[in-house]
Amino acid sequence: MPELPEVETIAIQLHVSLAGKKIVGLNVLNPKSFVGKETDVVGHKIISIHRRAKVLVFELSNGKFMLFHLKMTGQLIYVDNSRRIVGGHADHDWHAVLPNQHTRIIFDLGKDQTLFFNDMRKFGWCKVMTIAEVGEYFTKYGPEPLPKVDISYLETRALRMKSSAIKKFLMDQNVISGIGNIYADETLFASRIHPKRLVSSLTDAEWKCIADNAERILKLAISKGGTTDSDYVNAYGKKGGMQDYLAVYHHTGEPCPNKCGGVIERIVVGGRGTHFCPSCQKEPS
DNA sequence: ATTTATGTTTACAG
DNA sequence: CCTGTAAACATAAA
Repeated sequence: MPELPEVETIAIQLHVSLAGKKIVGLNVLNPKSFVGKETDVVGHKIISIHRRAKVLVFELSNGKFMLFHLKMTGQLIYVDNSRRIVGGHADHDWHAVLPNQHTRIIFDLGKDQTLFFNDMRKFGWCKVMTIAEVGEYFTKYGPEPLPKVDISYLETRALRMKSSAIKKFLMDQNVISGIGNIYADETLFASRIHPKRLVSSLTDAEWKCIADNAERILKLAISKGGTTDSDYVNAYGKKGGMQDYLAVYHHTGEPCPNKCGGVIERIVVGGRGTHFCPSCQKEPS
């Protein structure tokens, strides 16, 4: 589930395995998944990998950058003789034989080392950009939620989007980068704020609460490796740890973890499935 | 056998 | 400027 903590985890883990390695071959199985020229990447080393928003940024030795957006179902899987390091959407491809029917791009790193880009629904992409294009691309994104977003920035921004539901606002990448459906629900539950509350109705204290909880939950998720799994080829069942800490996401029908007596409900906000406790998170009047 | 939901973002209609 | 919907696509669950 690639939101900020998952993409961060993938970036850290792939950096360790891939930094310094040269791309010796490229095989694009789905042309729409790769935007760029083969000569942009083949023959060049991977200098570093980092994250911005929900995007992975590979810096190459020729001064170009390779950006990956995993969207809903993208995965990056590194395989060598002894290890398999994976990140992204959690499905059986994590342990399946590679390449398979969902493999869209294969990067040959030589010496039996391979990086696979798998993406079941083909929404994700890999694009080669110059430094100028990278800068341009990210200008549209809002600030990172780590470290904590400035409260007055949020309030100023909310002034222009008065009638936006707070959940939609939190997931808007132009406002803040990296928060998706899961962490928006979790942040609002921890803040005891109903996801449909209009941003114009939020108090200073509530904005502070949101920024604090977003920071705390995202940090926790990163420390748990998000929902990303990293292990050896044969080791099934070793999941990233954040699932165990989710209070409301995909907990529809279960009792509220605050033991308030409420039951977690699922509604739709901004077109997305939304989970909350109707007792802890009061409906806007 | 159909319909519905899915972690994301963009384009477009109103 | 704003908001809501569909669409890019495949699969599992209902």
